[in-house]
Amino acid sequence: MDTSKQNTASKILDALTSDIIQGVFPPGEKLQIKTLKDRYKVGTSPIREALSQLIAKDLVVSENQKGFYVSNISIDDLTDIYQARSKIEGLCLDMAIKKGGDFWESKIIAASHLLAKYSKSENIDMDEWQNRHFSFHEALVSGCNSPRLFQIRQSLYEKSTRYRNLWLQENVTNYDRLQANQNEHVALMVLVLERDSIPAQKLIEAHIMTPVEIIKKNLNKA
Amino acid sequence: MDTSKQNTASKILDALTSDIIQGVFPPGEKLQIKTLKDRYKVGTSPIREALSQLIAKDLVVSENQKGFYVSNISIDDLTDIYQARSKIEGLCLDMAIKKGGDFWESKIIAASHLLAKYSKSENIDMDEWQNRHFSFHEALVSGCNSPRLFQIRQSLYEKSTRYRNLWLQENVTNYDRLQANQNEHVALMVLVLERDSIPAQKLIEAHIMTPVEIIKKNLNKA
DNA sequence: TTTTTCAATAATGTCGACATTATTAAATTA
DNA sequence: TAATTTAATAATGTCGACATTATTGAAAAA
Repeated sequence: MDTSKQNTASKILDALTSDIIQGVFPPGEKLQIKTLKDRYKVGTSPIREALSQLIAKDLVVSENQKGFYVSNISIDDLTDIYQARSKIEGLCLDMAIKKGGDFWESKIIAASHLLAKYSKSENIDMDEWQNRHFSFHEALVSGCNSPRLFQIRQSLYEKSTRYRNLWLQENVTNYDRLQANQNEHVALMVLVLERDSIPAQKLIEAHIMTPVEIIKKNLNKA
Repeated sequence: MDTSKQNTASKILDALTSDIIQGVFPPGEKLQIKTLKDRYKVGTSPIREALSQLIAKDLVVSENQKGFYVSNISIDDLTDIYQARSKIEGLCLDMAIKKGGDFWESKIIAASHLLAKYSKSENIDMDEWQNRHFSFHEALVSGCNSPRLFQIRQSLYEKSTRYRNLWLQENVTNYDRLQANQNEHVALMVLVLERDSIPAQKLIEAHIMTPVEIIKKNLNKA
């Protein structure tokens, strides 16, 4: 992202979003204006503007005269977000299968290749794997052609990030888990390219729900 | 809404949202900070905070150092929003049918009665009709039990408001249109109470898409 | 000791001033 | 005349001060 054209508030929004998602500010933590001003070396206005947008994105909550807090996470919220994500992803995939063309197909094949290769490699870097994983799933639904649904998908993906981080580590370090995961990706691609809409939709929904149990376990540990 | 506990920014957010939706500030209009300050008699910060949230809600767009504008409307956007709405509503309804209990059923029957009675009355007040219409549809999906999907539904409904206003007038003044509309509501209720999920989903999706053609026509006039 | 009151402290929320950037219009040049 | 540069004007974006409200902790009362 080229930040040079952004105003201060936008930069703060990006930084704060990242800091919340990465756990610098954990769920429930108070976000004191003064602390944030010191941390990011800016005045009041950009901080408050960024917080306003984070409220709209559900990453932050606020009460009048009582300040701002990082949104809490919970098993209920985890389940709800993932369920919504899985349904939306199913919708997008169904539309993509109905509308996608040659270019869409080729994107899927390319992305799948990149993910498959990396998943077989020796030392897997989590960030790189996540990038390729993300790109593959994005390719699948990229034919969907509905900006709004795509935006909803994107927004739910962001909201799920704090939970997903509790799963990623385990997924890329556990060999069996990764292989099972990878097998689903291949099966998914085959169904999609065959335009076999309903089974593809069923599979993507299940695929997205898979991490939920693992995350629940890790949530309870903490 | 009790506004006494709200801070200025929240009040401005409500006021601005309403003014945009009601067409006080039409699509594409520049929202000058000074104008808004004068109109609402407040300082810079609350205005900018409200605008920040409106950006996140897609009702306002902005470019750095060039100011804020009311989001444009277009036929493409109209189609996309209504398509997304119809799919999401279908999802919510499907979940409601699977999860809803006795209380949910009774809410539907009650809301349906209120809508049916009013739709037969002589002089129909548009706002009152809209209230009952809204409540009926809300009752249908109220069993869905997914806060996130509900929120997405709500947000899409808000985004569609500027378009919907181009349909409402015609729908409540044209007798045949209103009766056809009302017949769909009854059919919908029957399917839902019989837990006939797939046809109900099909019908709600079509029902929501109905206004699109009318709105397109009215959009072209303007 | 526990509860309540009230002052001191600290945080939020709002404002208007100011610096920065874009826009407009006039003046200069081709 | 048309295009370009430059000065003016006007708007945005940022900051720190100040007013308002909540929180804390000490003192007084039960």
